[in-house]
Amino acid sequence: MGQITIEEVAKLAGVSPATVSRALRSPEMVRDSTRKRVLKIIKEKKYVYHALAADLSRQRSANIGLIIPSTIGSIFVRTVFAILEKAQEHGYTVTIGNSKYNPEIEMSVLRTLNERHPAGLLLTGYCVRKEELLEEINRSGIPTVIMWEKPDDPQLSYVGIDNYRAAYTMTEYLIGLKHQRIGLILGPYSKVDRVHKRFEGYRDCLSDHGLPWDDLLVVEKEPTLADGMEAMNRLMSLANRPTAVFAASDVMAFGAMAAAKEKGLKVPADVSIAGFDDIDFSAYADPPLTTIRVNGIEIGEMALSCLLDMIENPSPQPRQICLKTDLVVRNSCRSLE
Amino acid sequence: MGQITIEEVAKLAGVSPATVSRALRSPEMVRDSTRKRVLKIIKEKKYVYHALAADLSRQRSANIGLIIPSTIGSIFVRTVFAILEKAQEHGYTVTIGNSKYNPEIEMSVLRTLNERHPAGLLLTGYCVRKEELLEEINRSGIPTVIMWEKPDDPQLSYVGIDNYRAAYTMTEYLIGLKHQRIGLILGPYSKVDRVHKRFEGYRDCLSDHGLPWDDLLVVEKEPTLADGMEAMNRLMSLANRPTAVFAASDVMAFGAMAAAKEKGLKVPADVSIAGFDDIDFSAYADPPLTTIRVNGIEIGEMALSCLLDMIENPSPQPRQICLKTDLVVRNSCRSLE
DNA sequence: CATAAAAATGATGACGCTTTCATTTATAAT
DNA sequence: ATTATAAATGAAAGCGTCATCATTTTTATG
Repeated sequence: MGQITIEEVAKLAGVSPATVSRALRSPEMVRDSTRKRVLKIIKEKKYVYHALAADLSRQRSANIGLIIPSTIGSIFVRTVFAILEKAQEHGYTVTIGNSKYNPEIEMSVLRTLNERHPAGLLLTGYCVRKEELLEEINRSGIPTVIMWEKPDDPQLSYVGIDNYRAAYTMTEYLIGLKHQRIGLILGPYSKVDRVHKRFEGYRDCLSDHGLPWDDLLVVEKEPTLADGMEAMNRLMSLANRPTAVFAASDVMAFGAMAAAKEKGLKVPADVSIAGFDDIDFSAYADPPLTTIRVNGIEIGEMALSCLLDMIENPSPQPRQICLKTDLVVRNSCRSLE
Repeated sequence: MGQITIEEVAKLAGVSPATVSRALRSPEMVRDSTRKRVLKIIKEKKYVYHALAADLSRQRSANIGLIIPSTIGSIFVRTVFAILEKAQEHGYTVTIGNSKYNPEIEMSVLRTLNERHPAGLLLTGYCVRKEELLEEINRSGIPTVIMWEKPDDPQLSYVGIDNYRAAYTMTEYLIGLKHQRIGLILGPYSKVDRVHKRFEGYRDCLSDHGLPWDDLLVVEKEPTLADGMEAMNRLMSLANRPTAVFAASDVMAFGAMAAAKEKGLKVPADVSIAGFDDIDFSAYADPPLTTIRVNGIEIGEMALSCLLDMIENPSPQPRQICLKTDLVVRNSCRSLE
């Protein structure tokens, strides 16, 4: 309860507040003897530094704001935790907001974070009302990095993956296995750019290989296990059911697997299933899931160091990093030959 | 970049800074016409409120600090996200620190969070150097709630589960299925109270039922899938191998399952496996996992509302809530009869 | 030992907002 | 119209720290 301030410490140590501040922030500016005296008082009186006041005074902040679009599916967990870890190492604190894939909320969360004047901002993808969001970002002048996505705007810094290419690759792999009817299960792609790119990759790949388009093969659901099951059920009850299903997230793929099993279908004997993300369980699933590996940890780490760099070395030109994704072939897809 | 302050807004609106502040924080105190005028300027000039300055001035904060012990295993994800969500609803912002199960780090993270003078503190369990930690907490006078654990100290507020009882229940269930040799796989129980309680529940239950003690049946590893596999391999290569294995976290249980399968053992025909947590995948695993259901979301939500209550209605007596856990019987354990 | 230069410390005014208290303006009552 | 009362606004002093500039003390140099 005893909220001692720097001033009282100064009084007790027989120095000025300025000296106490220096003893704390730039020890080399203060004589050893006095510094020791000050630190002793600080310890004795259990003085607690007031970082907020300091931030206000020196017009900077040791906090960075992070916005994630969702807490379900939790694909971003690894990224979030990687950021947390690295930020902590660098003496930064992280404040998290959840936009729930909702433009309104996204704006309001961004607002709230901005009001705390963070040193930098990390956004996971970005949403439909791009212009507005970007204006807010630009106006604030706060260094910002977009993650998990390669935004169209060339002015933005980002650390992302090529969702389009990855989805294209997976689709092409399935086609290579001679599948002709390939189902697609995805999250809210009409709202989320990142997912929409995956959709486009799938669509273009089919068309490039001369396969016919069928709306019924694409099912949009929430990115949860349960919804993955539902989506799969829908696909499997089609008159002309697909021989392979590409789920644009591993979690949904597991749902699809569960649904298939429930229907008595063997994977991959009766139907092939592919995922996207390569979460921990994928390698241990039954059967092990063929998927696209996305290194969420790396995204987080890169994004953070990128951001720190921008904070410390301001420069107008954006940092842009596109991480590679890998097709990980396991045993959930079989060749039709 | 244009960091307009309240003062400039005031000038432009032809009022005093105080009025601008009121127009923002207590609109009812200001005439409609002037409020509109002020808000118009604010919008025009893209003024951004400076929450830090406000917090400093009014000696409070709309930020709460959250410490989690680990990012691996990610059992706490649901709790963290639940907190995030609810906090956001109530206009609070959340800053997260990771103690990595390390007392030194825990102290330093707590320090850092404290220096930002949060409105309240949420700790996930608490660590070995309890006294020191508690002293820091008490001294700061910041409302604090411990989560996931029922601390020994009766002065502490907490929202937890009875880890001891839950583990006891599961062990008893296995014994009820006539298992005599029951392996135990757990995380770092020597370091983490929460896990240690589970260990004690297991141990006491065995002893209460007159079963002999065997050190070799207890394997301590990191709470990861890979380590779960390793632990299982160790148990399965025992001369006198257990007929059932209780993994004190679902993630490790999945590792155990994977290891069993790799060895050609069928679950539960050849060996029974039980988990703890009931994470999303557990119900969909093959076979569906028998486990202890812990409602991580509820823990988070309760802890937060408990904390908010403490923030708004300070009172010396601690709030203590012990949530119930359920034994969820699925198909990963069989009776030996 | 005197003097110049360097190092350490102090005084003071921000930083952007809130809040109390005083003052002015609007409303109600006579 | 004149008070009395209430509502709206303004002036100014913090909140706890940092940074600039001025001042004092120490060290180095001749």
